Amino acid sequence: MDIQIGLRETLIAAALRILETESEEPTLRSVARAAGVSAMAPYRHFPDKAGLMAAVANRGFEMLRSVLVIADDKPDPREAVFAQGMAFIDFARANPALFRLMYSHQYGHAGIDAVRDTYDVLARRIASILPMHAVTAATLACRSLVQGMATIELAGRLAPAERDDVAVALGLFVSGLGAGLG
Amino acid sequence: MDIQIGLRETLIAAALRILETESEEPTLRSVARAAGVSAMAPYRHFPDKAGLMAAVANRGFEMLRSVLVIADDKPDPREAVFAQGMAFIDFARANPALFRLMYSHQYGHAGIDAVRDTYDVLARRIASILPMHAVTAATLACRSLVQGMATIELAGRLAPAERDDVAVALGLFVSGLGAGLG
DNA sequence: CTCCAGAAGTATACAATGTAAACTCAATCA
DNA sequence: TGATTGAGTTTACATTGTATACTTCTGGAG
Repeated sequence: MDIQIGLRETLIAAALRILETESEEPTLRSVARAAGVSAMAPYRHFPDKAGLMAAVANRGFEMLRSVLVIADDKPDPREAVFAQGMAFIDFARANPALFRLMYSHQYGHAGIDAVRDTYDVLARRIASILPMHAVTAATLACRSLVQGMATIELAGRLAPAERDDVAVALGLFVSGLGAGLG
Repeated sequence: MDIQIGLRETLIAAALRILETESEEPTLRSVARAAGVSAMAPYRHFPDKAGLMAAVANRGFEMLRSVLVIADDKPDPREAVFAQGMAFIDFARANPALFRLMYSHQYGHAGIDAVRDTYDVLARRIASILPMHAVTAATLACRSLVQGMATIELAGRLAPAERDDVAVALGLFVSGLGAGLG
């Protein structure tokens, strides 16, 4: 008796595997093919293609969160924030297609739970540096900064010279954290 | 004798008009239909759909640049940087579909000229605040910050409470500009 | 055991999309 | 005049997401 995992999980895994190698969003049919089922089989487990993709994106946020948690393991808070930022960008570089899927507006209204968990790791760290009233804004700023650098780089809009500035820019931001309060 | 504008321009204008109303990327056929020509006519002026979309994105960057130039018209440099940042985000909010198109990775390797011009407006301002060696990184950081906030908001990943923090976060960043140097 | 209801998957069909190939037709120029 | 060429059309095709209708298997209720 084999270990049986449902088709639902198989489909998500197949989609993730395709996202690793292809740079475009997979077609529903290609995912079904990779899972060894017919083109209509996924509809037994997801309402439509967007439903499957939202589940995949959710999985992506869980992966991202675990990466951030590991990066966060530093004694110095600013160092931890910096490490989280770099880990975020490295994740985007390593999984460009998945990363784009995660922030595609088409799937924005599903799987919000995983997103919040993901950014809590950062918010908690920033709360240990800044006064309470500045935490949400600073967290948003940090999140946006790395998100923006990742988006710009993945869109091919970064000159080669600027590519090295990513870490510098993040360092600049982290150093400046808390400077503009009063 | 009427003023004759070529089909090329008509197609770009039609695509821009569709992008204003629809939230999805227009189909090539819908653009052709809006321009009153057959589905194959665009191929006389663009190598493929990506070619047309790249031209449209380029137009978007020109529009964005002119918005930034206007916002930049302030005596205080930091105020000007802040205004540019808000203008950037407002542009994304007002033209979500066009904005997404501009940063779609599929068209990343066309129209790089307009992109550079766009960010020169910001780089010049930052050069008036920071020492030379920090300008490129700080410009990248600022650009990324607003890009990230726009992307996150357009992806529907911003809680309503956080939406008001966008301006706060940008202000925080601008105030902190230059704090981490030494 | 029988039977059958529902779950899970398949086969087929269809409309929309990007694009290749072949055609039309007017303007240009030897 | 007559060939050429640029601009557009028509037709055709593979690929996609998905609706509809079919099959097949399984786990109880009688």
